[in-house]
Amino acid sequence: MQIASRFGQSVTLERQKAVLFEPERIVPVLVPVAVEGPWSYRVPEGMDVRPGSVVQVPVGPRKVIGAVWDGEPDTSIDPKRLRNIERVFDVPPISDDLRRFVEWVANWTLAAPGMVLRMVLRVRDALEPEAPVKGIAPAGEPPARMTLARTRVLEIIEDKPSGWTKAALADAAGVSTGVVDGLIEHGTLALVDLPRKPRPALDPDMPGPIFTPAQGEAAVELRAAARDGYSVTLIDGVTGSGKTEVYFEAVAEVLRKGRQVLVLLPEIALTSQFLDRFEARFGGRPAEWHSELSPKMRARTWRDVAFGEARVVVGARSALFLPYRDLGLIVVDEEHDSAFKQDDRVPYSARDMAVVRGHISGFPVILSSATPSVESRVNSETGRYRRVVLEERASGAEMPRLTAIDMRNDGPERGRWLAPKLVSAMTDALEDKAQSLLFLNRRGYAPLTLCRHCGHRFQCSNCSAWLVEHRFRGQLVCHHCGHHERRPDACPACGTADSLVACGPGVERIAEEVGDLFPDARRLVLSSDSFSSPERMRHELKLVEDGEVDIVIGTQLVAKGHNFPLMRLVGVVDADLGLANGDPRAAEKTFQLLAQVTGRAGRIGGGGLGFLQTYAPENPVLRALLSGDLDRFYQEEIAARRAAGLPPFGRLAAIIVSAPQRSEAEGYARALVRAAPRVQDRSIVVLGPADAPLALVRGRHRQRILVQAPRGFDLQAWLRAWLAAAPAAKGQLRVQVDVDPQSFM
DNA sequence: AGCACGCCGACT
DNA sequence: GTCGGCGTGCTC
Repeated sequence: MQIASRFGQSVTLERQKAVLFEPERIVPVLVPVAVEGPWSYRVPEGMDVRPGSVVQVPVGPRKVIGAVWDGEPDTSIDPKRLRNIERVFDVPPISDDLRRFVEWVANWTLAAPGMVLRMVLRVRDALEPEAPVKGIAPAGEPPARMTLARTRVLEIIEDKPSGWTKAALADAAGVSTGVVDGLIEHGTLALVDLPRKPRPALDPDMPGPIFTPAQGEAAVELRAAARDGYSVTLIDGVTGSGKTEVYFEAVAEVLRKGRQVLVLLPEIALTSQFLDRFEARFGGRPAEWHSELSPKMRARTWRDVAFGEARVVVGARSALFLPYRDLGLIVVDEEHDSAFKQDDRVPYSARDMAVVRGHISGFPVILSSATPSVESRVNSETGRYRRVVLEERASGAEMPRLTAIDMRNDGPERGRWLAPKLVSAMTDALEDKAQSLLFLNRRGYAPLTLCRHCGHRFQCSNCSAWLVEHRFRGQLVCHHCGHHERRPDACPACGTADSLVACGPGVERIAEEVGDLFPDARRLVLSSDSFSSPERMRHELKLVEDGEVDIVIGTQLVAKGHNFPLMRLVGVVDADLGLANGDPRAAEKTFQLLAQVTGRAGRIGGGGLGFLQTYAPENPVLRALLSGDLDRFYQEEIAARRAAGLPPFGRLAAIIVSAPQRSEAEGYARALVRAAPRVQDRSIVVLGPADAPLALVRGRHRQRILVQAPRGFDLQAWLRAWLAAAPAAKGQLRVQVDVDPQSFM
């Protein structure tokens, strides 16, 4: 006789009897608590667990979800303190591979393993079977007293006897649900459990698109990789080269083997455009995983992934921690995107951890980007990754022609931000009924407001950053902490009325200028401020896609995830923005952003134009972009990184010191920098405190210190020891390790 | 006095 | 990560 469950955790009665006479069993359980390793729990009589079993255990007064872990339980603990496992959930145990992955990520990120496991088990609802939807089915004779309404209901259900919900049936018959209830009461109809609607079948053999010869070759390589075990392939192809359709061929190949596929996208790129393309290739939609999912959908998807019913998951970075039954491929699209990095709690890079997961489980990983990260480019050049290059747009259109506008000579008049050359090109585009995009990575109207009379500058009372004026809202907003106040009419310092001036442009101000220059053009601001909801955002993106807008003024939102087929002209209002901060990746990030945003021009039909307004046209990033030789940027950046020992030639960690006061955080950071061993032979170099990001998070100031170490040095071990030896720092230190884990495998 | 807040240690 | 205990400081 079997008791419980389909997952081999069943016990026969005979075995259960035997268990009664066995000595008590103590097992390690990883709990979602920030401690070094698993804790020990007793297994009650008759309960069968094994490594990976998902269990409920008590921690203090709480009940938490954890997983039985590997190895011997900690025996140093007083047996009297041991408590029982309360419950085993009827879901597949966490696989050996996923447990190893959790350990690996914990070790790499210096996070507690339980905190990493928490990312796997976060979906409490998924651990209980989903309650079936109640439906209506015929069950007996019609009642003696028939009415017109009852007849209609019975006619309809006779026509199609299954699959009705109460509301749908009543609606179809044009009656109220009370009529159906009445028929249930008479036994004519009955409530039954409806079978769950299955996931759409995905067909890997549907005819794909017609490939260019270059795409065809790339597809052959990817299919070959997909048939094999672990490898990493970088698809490096210009915007519009059809990378997605090419990696779909690898997805198809893995589907044919009956294994699961994960496609990771930056959150913002999870648009219906992508899902439509997927459906066109595979005849059905994939399972989705992102922050917008309802708890119910989240639970359903988690279970479908665990039971192997979801064949393809398209998701944001957290989809990496789902408990796949048989994962056979991960694709990381837009692999350079910083949205794959999680900064809080467990600080991980989903792109790098995808490679780790592939390595542990022995399946291929595909990275895709028009502007790959420097790390991935280096790894492909050293042969650690394979590289597939797509140099031409699939449509045959030429890449946009880029021109620098030197603002020192050709800039606009005072108080204006758009140079005459750019305005004239926009005029041409308007006349040709083509769309223009003005890109400025700065929300709001003006980044700084000051008093013309006394020089007072508006600062955030929490974090001392400048307050950004948002003129549409009539407010001054802190972009660090979200603090906002009404924009006053008089200066709060000297009391002078009408003395406040806005300094510098934001997208709202550019939109104002566009309104002055082109009063008849239909213009639209696209920034995270302009959408109250995701639906609103989709709606506005659609307007642009359909040509209902002539001029788009946008922040980095327009660089990512969404294609605008009618866009001909792109004007970068400030191409120098972002190049001059303390971030070691500033050049790379600016290069990627500008390449992506200018790549929006002329995707279909060609004839694209791009203008870069700059005060520093000799900057290497701009020179590479203007020459159209993107490789040039990589070669220069790689040489510079190699010389400086920065990733991927060395490793980087950020130590974040946080304190309630800014001065405190700074003082503490200085003390840490002094205390750190400054070893002249470069075994450790402390670069910081980095002057750049001084952010405020929930009332606490943060100061970032960058720590750099050459390849081969065990940065994790050093940091661990350092943190342990800094007791005064408790709660004030957080460490982010930001490096290329491939160097460890 | 009552309570809000922050710090700290325990949690198997 | 979460909770409870405890001290501080403030109060329609």
